[in-house]
Amino acid sequence: MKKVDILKKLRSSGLRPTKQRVEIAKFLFERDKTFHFTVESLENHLTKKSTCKFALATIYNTVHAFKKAGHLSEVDVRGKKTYFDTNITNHHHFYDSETSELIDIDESEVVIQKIPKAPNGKKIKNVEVFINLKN
Amino acid sequence: MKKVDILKKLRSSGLRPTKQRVEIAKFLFERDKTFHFTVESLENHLTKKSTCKFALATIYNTVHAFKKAGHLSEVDVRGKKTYFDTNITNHHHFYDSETSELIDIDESEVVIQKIPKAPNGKKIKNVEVFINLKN
DNA sequence: TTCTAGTTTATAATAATTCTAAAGTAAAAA
DNA sequence: TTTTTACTTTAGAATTATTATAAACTAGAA
Repeated sequence: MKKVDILKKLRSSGLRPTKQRVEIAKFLFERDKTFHFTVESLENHLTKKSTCKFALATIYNTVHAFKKAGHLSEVDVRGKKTYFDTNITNHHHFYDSETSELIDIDESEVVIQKIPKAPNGKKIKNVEVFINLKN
Repeated sequence: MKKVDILKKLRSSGLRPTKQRVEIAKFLFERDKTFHFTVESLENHLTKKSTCKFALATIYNTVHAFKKAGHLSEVDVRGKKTYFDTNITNHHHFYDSETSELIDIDESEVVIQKIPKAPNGKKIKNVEVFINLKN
């Protein structure tokens, strides 16, 4: 298991280390593979694993603070729920709309040869490639 | 102005040509440039331009029928509202998160040199490139 | 015409998310 | 260590986009 400084993650997100926040941070960041989740799925995992209670609002607040601090990213998927990703490097995604499953694609796996210029007065922030899957 | 067979669009979507549906179809399809919209923005435009009333549910139903029939596409943008696009060809998008504005990119403007294989038992349906903009 | 199946509409229901205000807690100050 | 203060958690209410419902309406077939 990857060793992570949980307190540092919390402090750098402007969060005091409370019981709930430490558990959320451990669950999200003490893992080797990247993790895709919605607030709902995260809540399910937390209530199974943990002894303490989590109000939904607490999970929302904590996840957003992590995102704001750059410890989580949000994935562009259409649909009602918001998807988060513990992989904060530039990368791409497979998306299986039948199972709503997201799979990371490392940046090096995709090479783009040609891309249009940004429109008037704008710059390119980043390029995301979405590969939609079917059976 | 592009000449479009509105009745054909409606019939092929399984919709009878009512007053409301004809107005919606004309507004969406009798134009030269592609149009990006949410149900809310479409409603605003319709109520300004038209004399007759539109219940939100009617707009939702009509837009979804057009989408199902392939006359509209839905754009993958995160956010609460669903974005639709009158451009139904395979294409890509600039997205300006500051203004929530979408701009079409023709498929020929993007060339991808390398792409990973689809995971086990899945096939690639399509590839969408999203170019996020900043100032 | 008359009839029937499909439509519109206002309103209620749902679902994800955000807000609120009271009770609880971490950490600084005394 | 106690007190104090500012931040947190929580349950539940509010909000927002969307979908469902059911009664009144209408296009088009008979």
